[in-house]
Amino acid sequence: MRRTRFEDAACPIARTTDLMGDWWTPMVMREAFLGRRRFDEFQKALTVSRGVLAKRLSRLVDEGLLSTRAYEIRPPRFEYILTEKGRAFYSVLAAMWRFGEDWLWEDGSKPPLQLFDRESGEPVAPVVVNERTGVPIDVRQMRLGERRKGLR
Amino acid sequence: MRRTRFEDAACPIARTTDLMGDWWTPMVMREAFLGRRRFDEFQKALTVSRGVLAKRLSRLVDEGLLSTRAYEIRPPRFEYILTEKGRAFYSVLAAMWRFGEDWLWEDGSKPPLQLFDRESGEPVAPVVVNERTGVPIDVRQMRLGERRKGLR
DNA sequence: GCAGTAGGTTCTACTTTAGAACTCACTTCG
DNA sequence: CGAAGTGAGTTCTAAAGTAGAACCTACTGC
Repeated sequence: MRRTRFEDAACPIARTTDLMGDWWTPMVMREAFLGRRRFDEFQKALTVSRGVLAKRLSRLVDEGLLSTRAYEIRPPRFEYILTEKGRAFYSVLAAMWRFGEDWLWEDGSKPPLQLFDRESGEPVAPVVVNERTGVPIDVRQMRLGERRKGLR
Repeated sequence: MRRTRFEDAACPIARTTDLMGDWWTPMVMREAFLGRRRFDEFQKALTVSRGVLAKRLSRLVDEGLLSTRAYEIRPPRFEYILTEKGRAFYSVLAAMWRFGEDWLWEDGSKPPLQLFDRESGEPVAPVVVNERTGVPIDVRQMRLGERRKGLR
């Protein structure tokens, strides 16, 4: 049967899952962040099937994370460029990066890659904090409730 | 064909994707964070098929995000409890929450639910920052490189 | 003793994914 | 100038994955 969709769920986690839950989608976004723009660049970097890649790219365009820009008229050729919404998605990947780095390399090893700040050259470790206080988020401190008006 | 696995990829994002990329998995974890522990609690909260739920729970146990605790011997009955690794995963969900809240509710509306700090009662907005500097992460500031030894 | 409950497992039908082959409109190479 | 190459897909088939319902097992409570 058709996979259950979460796009209209009341929960932001569910909606985000619906968007990124297609297999390969987070990797396509990762490559977009690394500067890939053309179909074959993505395809070679990911070794994903062309059929799946075409579907993923077109969904990401539909959802507004990527936009197309023609760089050639005949035959029509497009580049896939990150939109502002697409760039905002980076924070999700950064959180995934940190979790993977901390928990998915067993026996004390570390991934061969690392994030660096482009300006200072320093390594970057992403953390999820409470925007108001700057304190790292801990589940046990959280409660879910109905939205209250007038509070940001 | 079998879905391409990313569990051995060199990239932490890919490994995290492999873990959470099964349909329903992020929702199962969300419910775990909300305090669900028993099979039927999850099932009723999620209206997921029992077959899929059983698979997801057992994978999450295998991967060490959940652990089982017997609360009854005969017949054997288990609760699914978050491990430390499982709790760490919350930061990924928090980043997804924030992205969904900011970008997946069109026309200026907001989700009906909100996160609150359990102690202060204040609303919480998760942000992903650079741990070292506390500055929110911006893609354009990032570079990926080989890991350098001796730097944390 | 009989219905109900908790926690699964099994079954079938349908959807997604993977991988390869094919198309189309140029470009470049010999 | 014809032949091979390139970029960006589309189409095809087979194998996994997902959904929903039905079934099973071992109690519990009435």
